[in-house]
Amino acid sequence: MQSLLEAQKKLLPDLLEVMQKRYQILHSISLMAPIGRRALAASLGMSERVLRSETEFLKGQNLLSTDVSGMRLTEEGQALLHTLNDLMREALGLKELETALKQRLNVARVVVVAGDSDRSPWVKKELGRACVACMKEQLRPGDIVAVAGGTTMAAVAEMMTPDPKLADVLFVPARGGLGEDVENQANTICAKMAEKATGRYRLLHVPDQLSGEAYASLIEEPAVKEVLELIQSCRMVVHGIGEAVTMAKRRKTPPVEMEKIIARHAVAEAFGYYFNEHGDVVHKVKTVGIQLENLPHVEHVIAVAGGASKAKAIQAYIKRAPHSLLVTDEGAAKALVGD
Amino acid sequence: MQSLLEAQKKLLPDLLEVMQKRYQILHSISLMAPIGRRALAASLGMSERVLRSETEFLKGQNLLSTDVSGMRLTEEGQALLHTLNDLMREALGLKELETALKQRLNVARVVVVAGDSDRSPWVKKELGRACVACMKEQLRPGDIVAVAGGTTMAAVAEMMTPDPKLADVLFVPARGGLGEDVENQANTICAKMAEKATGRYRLLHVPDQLSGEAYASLIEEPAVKEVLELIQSCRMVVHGIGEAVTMAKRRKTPPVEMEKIIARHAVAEAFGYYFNEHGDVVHKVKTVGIQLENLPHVEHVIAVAGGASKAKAIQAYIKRAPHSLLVTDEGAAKALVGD
DNA sequence: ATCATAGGGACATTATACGTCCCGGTATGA
DNA sequence: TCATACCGGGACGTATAATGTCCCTATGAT
Repeated sequence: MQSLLEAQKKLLPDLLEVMQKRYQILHSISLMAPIGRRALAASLGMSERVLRSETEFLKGQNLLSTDVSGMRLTEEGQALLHTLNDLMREALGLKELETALKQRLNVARVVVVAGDSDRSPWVKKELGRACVACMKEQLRPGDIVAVAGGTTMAAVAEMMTPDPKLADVLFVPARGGLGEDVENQANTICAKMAEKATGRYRLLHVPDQLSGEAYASLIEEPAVKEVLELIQSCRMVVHGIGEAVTMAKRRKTPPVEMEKIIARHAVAEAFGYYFNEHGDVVHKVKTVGIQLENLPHVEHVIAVAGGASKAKAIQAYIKRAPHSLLVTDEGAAKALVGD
Repeated sequence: MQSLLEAQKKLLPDLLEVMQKRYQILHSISLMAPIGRRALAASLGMSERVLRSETEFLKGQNLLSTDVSGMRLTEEGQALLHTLNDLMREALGLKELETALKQRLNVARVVVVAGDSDRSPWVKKELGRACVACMKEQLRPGDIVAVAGGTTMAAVAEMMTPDPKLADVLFVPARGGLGEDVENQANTICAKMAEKATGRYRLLHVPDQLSGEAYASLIEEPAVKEVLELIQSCRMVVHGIGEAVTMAKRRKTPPVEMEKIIARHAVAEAFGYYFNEHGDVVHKVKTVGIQLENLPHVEHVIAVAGGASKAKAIQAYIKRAPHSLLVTDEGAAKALVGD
């Protein structure tokens, strides 16, 4: 199979391009269905007319159907997408990117999905889908999964689906509040992910701001303490990676801390920790749950982040977590191997 | 891999066509290099302009190079062609056809080449090439090969090339004259094949029409007798298969015999024998050389025939020669497994 | 010297792809 | 209930690419 694609690349690169284009269209439709021509064309960055030609063709091939609400894949289309998944990843050079990144970042494993989250919003969904696939690959029934917050993690939760391998898996938030809006909080995402997986979940009900005494007494509360112990015994942590300043702003970080973050040249953020470009911790939000020191003792750590704009953040953070599995996208990956 | 190709064909229905076209071009160039556009276009049966577009493309891919003497493959092109050889056979389903035909016809071995001799003239060359490859596979230095006549056998002779395995091989005509034009006579083809292989040959100089006494005295001629003994001791017979009526007409068969052939529903012809659809001999041209009864005692028998129009003839004849190796083409093979 | 054959340039003629504009139908929400 | 936004699809003139046709010069064999 490998030689088939290699041979085809040499013999008919022009046709392979067309193939990739059509695959991408099917792929996008499967993620955004039902969707109309114009919206899809804008999303894929191609002219409406060429998209129309292609969708008419694909319709003729019985790969997608149209109705008044828009286009969606037929069963045949879904099946095709599935069989071509691996081939297209190779055709797009994603596998090459994965091995290149793995060496470059010195990280345990890398998964790269097509596209750039910065430019195409649906790529985040694809990141989510890939992350979910990785989770299912590594989880066993009865495991505990600690889930962090952020927009990317929200996409992961959104793409979660039930699976026999996830039977009896317990989802918990990785850490307490970090100042996020409710839709990006670990609690919310944890609950959503569990619901989508038809799994169980436990939440951490703690306020964002914690004085020293309140902290001490809160973690002794039975309801909190039990969850914290569950978190400590988790077999997997899944979290996003953000740009330090962007994250700090989104979380309405107090000016004094903000200055600290900027002064110490923080570039990356993950579950409340801020890192400079060397991967040193320059600031941390004090809260309960998983701490950076705990990570090496967790069996599976999955970091999810995409978009060329996050390349520097990924590079910085991953130095601290070499045994992670990194799920990223083409945009970030190319930026990372490029310089 | 078959499922991958099926999937690709869904997205790109004419993928295989283009692939085959370019493969054919590379293939032909490798055989005829150095060769010019016009000659190649004529040989492939495509217009000069489209061939030009394709070769310009292939040149851009660094698969072939041009100079004043014509086009030839680059090393990269050679390598690609080599990997494509097997790939194309599988992609076109030829391997499947071979196993299907082998079962269906109950014959020792089947080789199927791409295309249909009836529709594309170059396919006969391919048949020839495949046949030559089979011959080289089975012959040992010093062997004697008996060669029959016909247009297909002429193509085999045309495609013969020297080879260490053919060292000291002696080529002889399988039978005496059958009424063919000179270019299709066993003698001519035998000589040509030997020349192409830089091997030795002996011919049978006997007239087509033979009365009883002449026959008896001729086979006692030392020059003739010696060749006849060589023929009897051959280790390989290579022959074509024809449609009975077509062959009879081409050989200007006397009306009385013609009627006999038609009346007895002959459908197949091979080295002067005519068979009905059950494989029974309904007529034979009386001449010297290999007889049908000798065939089972010959170690290697190769029958070469292609084109959908010859399907019935192949099916009928092969019943009489189950231990043959059949070299045929896609057109005939599909017709044979189809009904 | 001649002739056949080589690759490549030039250009008119298609066939195809594409941009653009429009229409009627159907959800959705004010 | 009506305005609105989005849906697929028809229509048509215009780019763009593929192809047929003809010609040129260089080179090697005879």
